[in-house]
Amino acid sequence: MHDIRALRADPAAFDAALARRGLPQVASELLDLDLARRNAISAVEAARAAKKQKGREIAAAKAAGQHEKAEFLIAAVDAQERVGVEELNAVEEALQKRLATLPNILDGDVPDGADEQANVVQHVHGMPRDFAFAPRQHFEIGEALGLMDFAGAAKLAGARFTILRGALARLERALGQWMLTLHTEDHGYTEQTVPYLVNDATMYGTGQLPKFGEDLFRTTDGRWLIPTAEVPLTNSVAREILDEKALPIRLAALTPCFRSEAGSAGRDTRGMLRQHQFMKVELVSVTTPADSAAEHERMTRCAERVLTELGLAWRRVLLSAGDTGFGATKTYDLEVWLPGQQAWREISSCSNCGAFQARRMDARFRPAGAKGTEFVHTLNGSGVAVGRALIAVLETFQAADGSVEIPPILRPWMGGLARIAPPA
RNA sequence: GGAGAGGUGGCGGAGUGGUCGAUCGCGUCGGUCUCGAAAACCGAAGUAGGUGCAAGCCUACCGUGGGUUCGAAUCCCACCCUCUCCGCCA
Repeated sequence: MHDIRALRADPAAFDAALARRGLPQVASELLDLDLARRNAISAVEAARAAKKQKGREIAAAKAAGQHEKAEFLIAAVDAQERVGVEELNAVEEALQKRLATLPNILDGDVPDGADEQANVVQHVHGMPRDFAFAPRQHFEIGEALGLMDFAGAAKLAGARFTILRGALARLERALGQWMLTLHTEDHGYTEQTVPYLVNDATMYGTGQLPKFGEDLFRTTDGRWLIPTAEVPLTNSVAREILDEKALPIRLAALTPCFRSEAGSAGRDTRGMLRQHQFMKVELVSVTTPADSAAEHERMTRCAERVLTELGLAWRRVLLSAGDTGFGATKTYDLEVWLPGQQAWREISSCSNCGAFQARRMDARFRPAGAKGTEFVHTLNGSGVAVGRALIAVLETFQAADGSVEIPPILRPWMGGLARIAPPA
């Protein structure tokens, strides 16, 4: 959501900012709506003030026992307020609808470009391993181990689901537990368990609605399955006014994520790279505007540490204008090297949303020593996607014999297991 | 699922048709007093929107949305949420 006053102050800058995302100019249209809205407000408020005054006179007349005068005054009341309210509601709704579908203004650091081609690789950590054999993809490894079952999942639920068994199921659990513990014990995040089903207002707050409902699963009673824990974590401050000294708020959760993948038919159909359901550790920060840029760097480093400690090869990518998501001012993707696929694949995405979500949620704070309130800044990042981390571990630490070495950091979480061996 | 009670400012809690943005208490902030503190006393203080150079003025907000009325925190309807009891259940 945008600040209409900022747009009013500099409409050309607003249009220029949207142009970076390849969107047409809208400022003059919005300003027309805004003017109509403000005129309607003035008219309605004037009518209300007149009505209130008349009400006071009627009350005074009745109190004085002047019933005839009161009747006379009642007869003279007109209904112009009602007409004005209808006009106001119409124009207000039109403006809100228009504003709600416009993406966030990009940070100045974000490189121009229409798509991922223009993304900028900022940092590479670790070398893609050399293999003395042709590394296999994760689903080949998992199926050969007899611990990853796509046909079985399809029987239960259809495409884009996976059953993990035995050591692989344990590995998924170990990854999630270890990551969450790392962020809570070492990085200052507070663990949360949150609803996986949320209402319309919550989805609107973080920007999934009204525009991206088709990416979500809807329940029969009108709720939505969360596509990421960003949604419930971030909305925990909705409609709150926080003390500045309560900031930053750092929250973490390990949850399943549900995505309809409506637009990705035919993409990544093999394996568990793109599923309707996957586990993810999510990090969310709520900060002052002054602190959000530094918090974004910090959060990204927290996610990077996960990959480093697992011994994976990864790189940090600054997304270009065209690739940056709807609610973000700036996004870093972390990509991990998948030897089986011979490709870098996204495993984390860390975004600073500025005040965009805060305005939608009405999440504010009281600046210390100052009058009034300000919108907070919100950030979210995966720390990291558990399913994809599992894939990366399998492909990176596979051996020629089909076994997979467990990264040392995970072994305590695996009951000491050092290697997952294929069936004899 | 059934029956009942209730949702008012940071908290507690009045207020059942008229000048109520709302009595009062607690808490908070400022001051007086004090060597300092406590107590006591005095005072201040919601959020958002519109308008104005400004001082200010105006409007809205008593769970949410409708309705009745000249006028709604108060009456009516729907919904949401909380609590109690019963039933069911992990």
